[in-house]
Amino acid sequence: MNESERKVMQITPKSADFSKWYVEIVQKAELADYTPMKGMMVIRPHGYAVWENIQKGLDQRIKAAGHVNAYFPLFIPEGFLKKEAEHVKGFSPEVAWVTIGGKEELEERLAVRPTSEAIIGYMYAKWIKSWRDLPVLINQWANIVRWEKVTRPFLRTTEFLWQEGHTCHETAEEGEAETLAILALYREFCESELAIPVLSGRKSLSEKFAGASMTYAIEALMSDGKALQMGTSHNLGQHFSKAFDIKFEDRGQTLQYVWQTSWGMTTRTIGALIMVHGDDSGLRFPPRIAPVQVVVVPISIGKWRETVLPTAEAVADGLQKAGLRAVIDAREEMTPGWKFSEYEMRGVPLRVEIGPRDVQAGQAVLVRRDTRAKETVPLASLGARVPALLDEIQAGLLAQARAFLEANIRDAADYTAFKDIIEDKRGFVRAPWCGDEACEARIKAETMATIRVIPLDEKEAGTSEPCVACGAKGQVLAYFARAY
RNA sequence: CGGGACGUGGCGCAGCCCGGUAGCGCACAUGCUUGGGGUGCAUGGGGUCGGCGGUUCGAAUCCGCCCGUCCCGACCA
Repeated sequence: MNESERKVMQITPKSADFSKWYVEIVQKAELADYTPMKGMMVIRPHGYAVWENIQKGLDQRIKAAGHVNAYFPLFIPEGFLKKEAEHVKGFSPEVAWVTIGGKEELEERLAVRPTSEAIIGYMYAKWIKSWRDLPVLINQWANIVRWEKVTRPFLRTTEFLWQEGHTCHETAEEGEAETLAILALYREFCESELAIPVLSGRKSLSEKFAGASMTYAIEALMSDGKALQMGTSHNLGQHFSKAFDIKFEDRGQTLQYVWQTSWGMTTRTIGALIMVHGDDSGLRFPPRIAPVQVVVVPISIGKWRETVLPTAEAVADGLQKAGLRAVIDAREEMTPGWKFSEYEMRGVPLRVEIGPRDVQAGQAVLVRRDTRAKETVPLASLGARVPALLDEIQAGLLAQARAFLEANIRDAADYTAFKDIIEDKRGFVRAPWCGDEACEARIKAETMATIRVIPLDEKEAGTSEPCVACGAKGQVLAYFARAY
């Protein structure tokens, strides 16, 4: 029996129907489930455990960069939201409103936060008086509500979870440095923890956050060839400090508006983990964020409870004591084969099989989720081999995703080539752009591709080649793609 | 919000065209059996057929409205 025949079919193959594959994996792996309310999902324990690991990794990095956590209210008075004109215009189509409290109609309706710049800006104005109060480096873990018309589990839901950082600085340069430092932090997090390589850069003005001077983003490529924004970092300039009157007395005793940034990553990254690493057998989680890193499956044959189970339990116990997230599945009622499929669906990176033959020989069989490669290891070596193998899996997933990303970045010399690539191959297209918004809009209308990022490095981004769409003198090389 | 498809035990579906009071597979429960890639057999529980209204002696089936889900587009993390 070869590898492909051995695979148990539980879900629609990726190649047959990617969207169907995605929603089936979400449900079969018990990451999330639908509720009776449109667009609102339950993040089930297995999915939430992934989020907790993402939180842990991000929170640690954000704090190491000098930030502290706080919590601001869920509701924002309408007047606050209206203070920054572009901001309210950008978000008004998707804000949910509270108009009644108990039985009383409210004098001023309250927005359920679509993001917290407004309420935080109001508070910052109270707290900041002097250059000695700066910088303010606050992060918040919160839920957000945006009344979306089209929803998909994790990728776009009415309510989602995220972290949002909100900082204030003395100078424009410090604000820009903070924005870029967070962008780099996000990139490092995605690559080292999620094993997802990303392109980073700035957004075009039409794609920037409502109320920002400049938006930077990291973009990943899903295995169906569509791009997904993994995180954004905004340089807010003085837009909000002017709207909310966040002033400080500078070192020269002059009153100045602070320079602000905001930045966020969301539960959407769980969707990326599914779409970047998943295969036809289910999830493939990178060990660093996998809720369960190792599953020990005793092979139940004959008197296995006496002959096999004690060894299997000792192995699981040893792995746990070594600090690994290891479980044993000693359920009587399931066959080993059933369990193999189950843990593959759930993305467990490494399986340890222990049967009577193994106990006799003092060994165990290790099976990688990413490659399905098997190896036999002496029990005495497990303590060293298992962590090493998890590192290999983590690196292997990243390498595989990076190879896919790089193979799907293509240059387009002219518009015909551009359209062909977007239509037939998808992925990212790197092409010269004149910088004109009308040109960008035309490309979007005709190809459904948008500018995902413009590289930061001037050498990489700068070009004098003609714009791929209009033929005018190009200003930058931009990465285009169809996106989620 | 526009175009399309679909809502029948937990899941996947048949039944609808041609009205007569609901069936199959998986899952679930119990027992035996089996166990190195979703064992096999037996028995059993579970459904106001998405909702509301209409036609009819009688509606899962015909008609109308509403709701939801998925896909393809316009807006977004």
